[in-house]
Amino acid sequence: MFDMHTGVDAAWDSTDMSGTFARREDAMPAEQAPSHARTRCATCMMRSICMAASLEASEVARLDNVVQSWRSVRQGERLYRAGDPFRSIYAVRVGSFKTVVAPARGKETISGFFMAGDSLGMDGICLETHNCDAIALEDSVVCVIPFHLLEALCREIKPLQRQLHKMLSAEIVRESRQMMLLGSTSAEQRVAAFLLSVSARYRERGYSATSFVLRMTREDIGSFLGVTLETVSRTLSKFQQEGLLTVQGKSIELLNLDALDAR
Amino acid sequence: MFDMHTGVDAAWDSTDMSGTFARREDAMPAEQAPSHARTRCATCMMRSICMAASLEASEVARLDNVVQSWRSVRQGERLYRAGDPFRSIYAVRVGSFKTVVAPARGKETISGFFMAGDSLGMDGICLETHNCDAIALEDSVVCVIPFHLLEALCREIKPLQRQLHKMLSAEIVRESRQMMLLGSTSAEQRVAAFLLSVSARYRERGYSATSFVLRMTREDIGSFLGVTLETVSRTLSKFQQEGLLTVQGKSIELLNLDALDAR
DNA sequence: CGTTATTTTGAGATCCGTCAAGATATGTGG
DNA sequence: CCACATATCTTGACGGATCTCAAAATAACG
Repeated sequence: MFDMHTGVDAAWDSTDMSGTFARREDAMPAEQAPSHARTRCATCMMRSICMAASLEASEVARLDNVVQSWRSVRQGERLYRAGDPFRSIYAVRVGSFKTVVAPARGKETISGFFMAGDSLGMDGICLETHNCDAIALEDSVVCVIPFHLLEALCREIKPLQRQLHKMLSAEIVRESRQMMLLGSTSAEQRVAAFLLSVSARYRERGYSATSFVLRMTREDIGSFLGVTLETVSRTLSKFQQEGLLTVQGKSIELLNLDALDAR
Repeated sequence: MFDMHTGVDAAWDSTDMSGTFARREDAMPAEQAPSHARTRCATCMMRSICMAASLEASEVARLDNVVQSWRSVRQGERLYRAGDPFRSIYAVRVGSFKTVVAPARGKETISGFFMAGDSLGMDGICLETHNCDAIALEDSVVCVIPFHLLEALCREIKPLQRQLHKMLSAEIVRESRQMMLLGSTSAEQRVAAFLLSVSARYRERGYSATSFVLRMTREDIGSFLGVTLETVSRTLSKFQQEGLLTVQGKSIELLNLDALDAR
């Protein structure tokens, strides 16, 4: 059965970092670095769905100069917290995250899940302060993209500007879909939609769309979907009884995507 | 009691359009136009919460060249529809709108309400196609902002670029809040939060925060909040019985903001 | 291997949706 | 300006989907 760690390791090995997480400029001066080390975005497997999408090689190289560091975040640790000053956005290179919003009153809520290739932190731009916690669901690595540098480059490279705007807009559309899900569907429909969404995102990344491991708990899923963890569990059991899928703890095998979609 | 039309007319009268809705460049050549007509953003009452926020006078003037037309939309008419090609974003100058998302299956949902000073259509950037309908809740006027021109100007004016990014990010945060509301609060809390949100937006615009007219139906509110129109109605009645507010059809008077917030 | 976190499943309670009817508001044409 | 038609809103009664509480089973982890 597919394990997300496989994908993680593959992505990792595609780089030239050889197991070193933190990347320091002084350890790799431009003069000495081999050319493929100067085009790290160019060798990244997530290139096609990341910031570098639709850029030409020379432009990717300039973007590389902006992405000056990586950061590794261990499972359960926070990439940033609500209230932290906003300085950078982050592209998930390896692993996955959840974002948690804690309102003044009321219980905290999962506002999103992010896997390799997704971008995090764009909520911080408007108030120059992050407004949620980003927590690693497994040991992860992100590209750190200082926002003022990215903005400067966007003023020079039109396709990059367009790409940033599309990413921001895509986040708006994604959340608007989630709002609709939360506002007008049954628990069964929410769980089905969630599984299909995860499935589609694995497919986009070249992994199996029918067989995967969920990195988050039932409680996380419930919080994200606006139902209780018991309802998530019961719904998965029901889907299994109906032959729509096989569930074994966090391992999921989807047996009938169309039937799930029909919910 | 406060009537939104009062505000509408005030905003309208602050312009030099003298009742002419459609604005045509040929009717007002730069040479003949008085200087205050060349700085239409500069005289707009919504300037401080719109695209022009934090710009200097000379920059506002350049933005004005991008905002080449207005468009009037009668109550119930659509500013754009889901599937329309995306070309412009819109700033509400007069009136108000709702946006409606119609999923492949399932019933359509109100995804947002927009009043004077708010911007619409940013959801269209990512797929270059609008993904919802924008419907006028009353006779309204919007500034049409061709997006490719705005992008070009953002590459030249750093504060404008920053402002656009903040607006996009603010939309993300707004929707993320709405997701939390839909996912983890009771019907009462949703209605209370909705009223407080409307109240705050009127206050921002210089109107009464405690006395206003809702431009949308109970059904619209219910759809936006993920509850039925009956639940909205019952909740308003209950709040009235408890002395938190007075409700007379669409006219609302909030009597105890703190108690509403405590829900 | 023991401890803790997570998941499953059940039973009862409740919030809210559904259906229905009447009341009020809005708009239209004479 | 009135009368009618239509849209919107209010209120009630009932049922059901989902929550809450509880306990046992399974998995994760040091």
